[in-house]
Amino acid sequence: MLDDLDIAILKKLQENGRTKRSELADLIGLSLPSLSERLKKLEENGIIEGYYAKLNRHVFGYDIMAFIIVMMDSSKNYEKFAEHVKKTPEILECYAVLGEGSHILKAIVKDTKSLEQLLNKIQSWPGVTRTVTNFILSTIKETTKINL
Amino acid sequence: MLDDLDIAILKKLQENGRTKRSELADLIGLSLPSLSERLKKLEENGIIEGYYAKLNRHVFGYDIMAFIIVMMDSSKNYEKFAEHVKKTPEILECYAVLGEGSHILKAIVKDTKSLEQLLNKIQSWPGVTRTVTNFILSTIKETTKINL
DNA sequence: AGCACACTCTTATTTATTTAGGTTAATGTA
DNA sequence: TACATTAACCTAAATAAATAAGAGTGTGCT
Repeated sequence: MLDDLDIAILKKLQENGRTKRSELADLIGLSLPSLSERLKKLEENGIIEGYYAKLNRHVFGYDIMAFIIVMMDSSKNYEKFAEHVKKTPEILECYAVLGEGSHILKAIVKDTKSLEQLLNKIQSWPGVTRTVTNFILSTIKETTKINL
Repeated sequence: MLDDLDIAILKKLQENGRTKRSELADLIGLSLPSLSERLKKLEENGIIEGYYAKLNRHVFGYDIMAFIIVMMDSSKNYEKFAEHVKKTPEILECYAVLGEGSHILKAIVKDTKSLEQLLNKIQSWPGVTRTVTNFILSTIKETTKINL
């Protein structure tokens, strides 16, 4: 379904999501209309889920990042939990993980006080019995790039 | 340094990184050249770190995502470890975390065999004493959007 | 063979972006 | 106060990019 040209398009867009169609067309050696048609299909078929600007969180004061491991007492509260998570902007990611029936959250906050407030808030959500926080000291690698 | 118009630009680009300049100009009520000038500065000052297409990993067979917690025996090997991490495409993220002198990795692989191979590889890196893997069952939230 | 489909192309048109040059308002300084 | 400087912004013209329209080519199927 995806040929080498599609892969080349995707590789480029993983590196620069604002690459111009004219440049992509040059890159893969097709005319602009043909490239445009392919790109449209990649978008429509959900192969490309979206395009996002990545901002420097530190500029906005979000200097603290942490992984928060959440233990829940039962799966009955999962839906409410998910709603709470989605409404909380400090939580960037949330995954249900295997083992201990728990979840892992990635969150960013501006200061330790906000972190404390966030932890207290999570603790108050139905079914949450315990949280363990892993404070991030430094980032060695941070990408969303899939190996194509 | 950043006014309301800049924030509006950034909000929009966090949602759609390919938003046209003409649309951004309309949105904030400035002329196209003025918008362009602002955008250029946001990029040059590193406030916008880049633009990325987000791909659907499942299309490419990367159905498994896991957090791998790595224990290291000393900080002497951190640099070599970081190099290994950067060279390994399955590892999307790697953070040094507080407590236990360890690291947290986020990785995607195509199947359990690849996961096993990846874990064996990480175990072989200098200084690594132990790993604990958290297998992700489902994704509740996954964004990079900063609350502006 | 004859048809349908998928993919590509060129050309014309429309839309988007950049460049050039000028206006205004705020700030600092002789 | 008067004058330069700077940082915004604007309009209009020129350039570049994207889309639309129409046609050609090759493959597989009946």
